[in-house]
Amino acid sequence: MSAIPLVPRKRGRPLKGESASLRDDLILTSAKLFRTQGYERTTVRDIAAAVGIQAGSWFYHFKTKQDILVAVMEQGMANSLARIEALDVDNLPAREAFHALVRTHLKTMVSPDHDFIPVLLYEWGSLDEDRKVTVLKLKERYETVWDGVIARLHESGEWIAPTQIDRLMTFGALNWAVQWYRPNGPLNLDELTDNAVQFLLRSEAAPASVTVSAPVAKRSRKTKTG
Amino acid sequence: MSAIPLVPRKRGRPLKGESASLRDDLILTSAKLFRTQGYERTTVRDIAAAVGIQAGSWFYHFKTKQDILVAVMEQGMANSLARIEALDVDNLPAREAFHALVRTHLKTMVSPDHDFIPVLLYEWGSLDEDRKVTVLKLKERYETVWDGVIARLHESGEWIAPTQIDRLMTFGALNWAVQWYRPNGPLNLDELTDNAVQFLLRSEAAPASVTVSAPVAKRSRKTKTG
DNA sequence: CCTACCGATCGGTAGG
DNA sequence: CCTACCGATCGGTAGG
Repeated sequence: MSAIPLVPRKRGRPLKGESASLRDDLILTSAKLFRTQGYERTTVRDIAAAVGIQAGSWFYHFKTKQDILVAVMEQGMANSLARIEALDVDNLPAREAFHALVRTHLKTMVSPDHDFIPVLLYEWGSLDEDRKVTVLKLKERYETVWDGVIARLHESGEWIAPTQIDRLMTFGALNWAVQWYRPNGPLNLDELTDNAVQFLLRSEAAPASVTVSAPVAKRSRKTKTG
Repeated sequence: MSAIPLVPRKRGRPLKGESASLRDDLILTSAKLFRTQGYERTTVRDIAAAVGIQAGSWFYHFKTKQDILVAVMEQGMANSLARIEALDVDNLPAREAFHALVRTHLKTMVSPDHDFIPVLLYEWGSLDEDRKVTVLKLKERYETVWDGVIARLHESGEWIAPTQIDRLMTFGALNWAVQWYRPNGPLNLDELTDNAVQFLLRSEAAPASVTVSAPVAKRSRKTKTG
């Protein structure tokens, strides 16, 4: 109401440990809101409120709503890329390399607090055309890593005749997990990974600790056409 | 301006052959707009204009914007279900049955003028919770058909140890095609189907007419992390 | 199915 | 980072 602007912002959601910059906080919060509500349904006021500032103040940090959407996507993609490049996949046997890629990919997608990539995947259409370029470059580097490992799997005979379409299908299978996987459900990340790898590679070796198996239940929990 | 309501509506986009009811036209047009622009970015005015009526008149046919969204999803799911049940999958050998399912699934998703399922898949979050129920019931019937065929593939030894997760991954791989497949691109529907089936079943038999192969190109055309 | 219109919301700005 | 506020848009309604 009255003007007492010197009070430091009190956010509803304090960051654990080092409190990041407000800017980082805004990006993180936006990612979460964009994921759960969608970009269009999330208002600048929502973000501001969630972070504990006034709506008008928001525009001090970002010029437009699109700016924070790119920020989310870029940061998400940059982090994923960094994580996957850190695997140093070239020094692993093809199959282990693939397993590591799948695990990392699923992890960045599916963990709570990792809202960036889901936003990237499902709000891509909300991003203005000219802003897509930067993100696309990062994506290409990301895909290159996968292509390399798949090529090696092909050489070792573990992936018969991979086509361009195979990688697309692979990503599809994995990305879909966003729709149905629940972090606190019956499957943990490692089990999910084992299942995915087995599905994608159709190896003889059955995944280690899968209790969920059974020859296809009549129905699983409610999910989207999946 | 003045009240001359007897003039039949002149739409910008005439339907070919039998002109369907305005209501059907509205649903069809909404589906297309929802797919290309997203639900939230599509205004009631957009739909009205595309169909050649006034914004206010729109509400004569549908009470709320949500009403037309469910209509799109229900009709899409009902049609898909009908198509897939028409395959009479029980009277086909497991593998052929699976092939038919995949083809039909891809077709309803990927053909131009089949915007319903993409809307269902990618605007699910925009649908009010209480409206989801009807659509979910249709989905379950749809999934049951798949489960049956997968179970038979398991029996015939063509699908090793299918888990609940396998069907989810399968749908993921197929549904992702919405993101990258272009009807007028290098792959036609049959080639796409062959590729998908081979990917999903990892058979010895290579798909018939795949020119796109080659041991994983360094990059395909620009797509989303896929 | 049209006209006229409203109430609310929303992205964004000015000025401090 | 706040206050105050605007211009536009949007879903929806009234009344015919």
